[in-house]
Amino acid sequence: MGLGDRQLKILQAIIKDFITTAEPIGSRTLAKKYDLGISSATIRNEMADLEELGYLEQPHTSSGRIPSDKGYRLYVDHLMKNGTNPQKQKNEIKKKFIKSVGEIEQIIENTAKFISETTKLTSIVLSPQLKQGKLKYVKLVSIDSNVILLIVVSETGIVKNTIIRVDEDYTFNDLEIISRIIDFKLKGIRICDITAFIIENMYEEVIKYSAIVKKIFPALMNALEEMVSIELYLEGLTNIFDLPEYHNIDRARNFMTLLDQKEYLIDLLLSSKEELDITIGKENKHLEMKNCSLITATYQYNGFIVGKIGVIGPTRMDYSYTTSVVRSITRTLSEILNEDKRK
Amino acid sequence: MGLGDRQLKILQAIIKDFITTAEPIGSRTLAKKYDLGISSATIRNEMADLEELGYLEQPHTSSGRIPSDKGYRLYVDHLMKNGTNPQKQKNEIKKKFIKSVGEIEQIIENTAKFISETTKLTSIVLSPQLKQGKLKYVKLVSIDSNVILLIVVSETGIVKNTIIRVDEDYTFNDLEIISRIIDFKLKGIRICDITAFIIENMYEEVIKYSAIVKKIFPALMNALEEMVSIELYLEGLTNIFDLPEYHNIDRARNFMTLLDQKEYLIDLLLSSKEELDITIGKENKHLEMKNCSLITATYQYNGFIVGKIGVIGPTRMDYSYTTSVVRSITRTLSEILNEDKRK
DNA sequence: TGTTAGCACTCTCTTTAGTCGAGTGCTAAA
DNA sequence: TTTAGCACTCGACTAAAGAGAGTGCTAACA
Repeated sequence: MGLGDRQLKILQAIIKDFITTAEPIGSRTLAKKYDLGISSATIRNEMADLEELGYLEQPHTSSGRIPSDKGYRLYVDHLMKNGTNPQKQKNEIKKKFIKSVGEIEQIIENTAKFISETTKLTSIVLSPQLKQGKLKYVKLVSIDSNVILLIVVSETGIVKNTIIRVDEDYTFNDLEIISRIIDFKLKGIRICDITAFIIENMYEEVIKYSAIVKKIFPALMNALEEMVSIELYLEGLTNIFDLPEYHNIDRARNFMTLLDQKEYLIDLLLSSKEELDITIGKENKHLEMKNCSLITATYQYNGFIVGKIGVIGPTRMDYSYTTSVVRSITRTLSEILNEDKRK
Repeated sequence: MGLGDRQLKILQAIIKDFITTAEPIGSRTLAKKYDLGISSATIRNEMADLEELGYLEQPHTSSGRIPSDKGYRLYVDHLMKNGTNPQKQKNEIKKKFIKSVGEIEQIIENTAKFISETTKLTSIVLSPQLKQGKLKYVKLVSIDSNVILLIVVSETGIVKNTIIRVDEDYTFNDLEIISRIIDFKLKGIRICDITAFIIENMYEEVIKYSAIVKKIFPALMNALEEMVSIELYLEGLTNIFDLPEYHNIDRARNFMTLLDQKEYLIDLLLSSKEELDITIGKENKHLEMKNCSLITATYQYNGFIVGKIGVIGPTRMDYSYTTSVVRSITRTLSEILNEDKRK
């Protein structure tokens, strides 16, 4: 490497300028705008060097320079000062959350909204992955003679219930016994470890009480499956219209169409295991993401790693500010979720 | 009125053409394309008359004509043949639905997806309004010494539950008694009729058993409130990018921003009580909707009127096809929801 | 009298050419 | 090593010209 001090300063100035203007910048304007103490000609020479080294790009001969992905990478890894995130904002974040009483879903949705509002970008939040969580409680409740309610509760406090309609006769006592057996057998097992095998095993044991288990077991499987399924909250999609890079219809369309694919987004967020990860432009695998950057972070729920937060924006995004927001939000979110637990 | 037969034919041809091409059409092309048996000059004269009567518009002198809102209205009310909706499609619809086992939310979401896919427009589906529904069942279940689960079930089979964390001591017996009293008092009452008054009344009666009711009652209120809240499913937003009228960024942005406002959409759909309602262009109250048309329909759940379906597209949409799709979907949806009940 | 052919005219859209301006690379002087 | 100067480049903008689709009006025709 060995970029000179002056080159770094120039690179930084270019990035800073491009982040706000989205326009290529030339040596003369750079010299005028930023007090670098050197003439435009010198800057010109340095710029040529920086381009040769791959930190800058030139959209066409005789236009200004813009930062390359490599340039952003250098900036993010070494040049960027960690954005100051005043206490003020943190309090505001909390307040915002506190509004949503109880429900985790609400908290997560609000988190996504808050991120997209403060960063003016598109945010994605993945609900906690409960695969690792243990089952806490299973219960069957008779609603009336042909409706049974199945309740499944995870250790982390997620509740799933299913209405089961049955034609078969059953007694309250049968139901209670079945309920207890299932609860006893599954309690404390990690949800991802509850295989069809375990359930089938139980089936044998329980079928003698009543034929309704034929309806109950599929419902149970279903409830467990839903329990570990990941919910995705996407907010601030329309924010991209404010960015000059999306004034082109096709770009906007591609972006939106891409973000419409839930599975893709889940995959995208889960592929990084880091606590905070920045993927810049072409570092992204997917073609449509080549001119986007993605910041992902991991939040904790109940001690073990679980949820994901992501922000998608143009490579030209304000990395310093955005990462500081993301970092602060994950911290606050983890705090709130664990507080909630302790209560 | 008194539009001649020939004028109606011309109007119909223009509308038909404009629906597919989105381009103003002139007398010559109209004469060539559609075998009307009259010359372009005659068409020209008739077009001038139709314009004077307000059924056509001319974007600029010396361009072709396009239908006006009034023209569409005439078309929708009198000219449009009810689109044939082959049995084939109906079966396909059903199949699509049947995939989603059980959960009403799933069925509704799939409905929205299906509509937007078949019409290539943006669809909105409102979940059933449960205000009119009666409460069927309330139960408190002890999960562990400081966690209680509150379950509320409506007659229509919607379940809401809330985890309540308590520090106060309580016995299983207390909990059971409280649970029974609440259930007894509220069972059979329409959810919208359960006022704070009723609940407070009950509070007095129940507080003697344990202090935990202080936590239970707010949770109950909350659960009831959530129960009657309307969910909204929006699908096919990105479809508008395929429409030439939204190749203009600002239009696309306005459209998306408008549809981002849940409250507005709910209001929009609920403001029509008809079984099937078509609102064309300027008939819409909201400025941003002046160049859109909206088709809304009502579906039934459990006998009484409850849910809403909507399709939003440009005034140039294929009314015949779209209404037939919407009509058929509402019918199928009502059927499925009631079948589900009977099971 | 309604219908049609013909024609001059209108207006948008596209293409072409010309100009402007921001920027570059290179050379030579400080 | 830095800087001033200069010729050159290339996209963006503007103006003019031409094409194409359409109109309204007039006059002829069945």
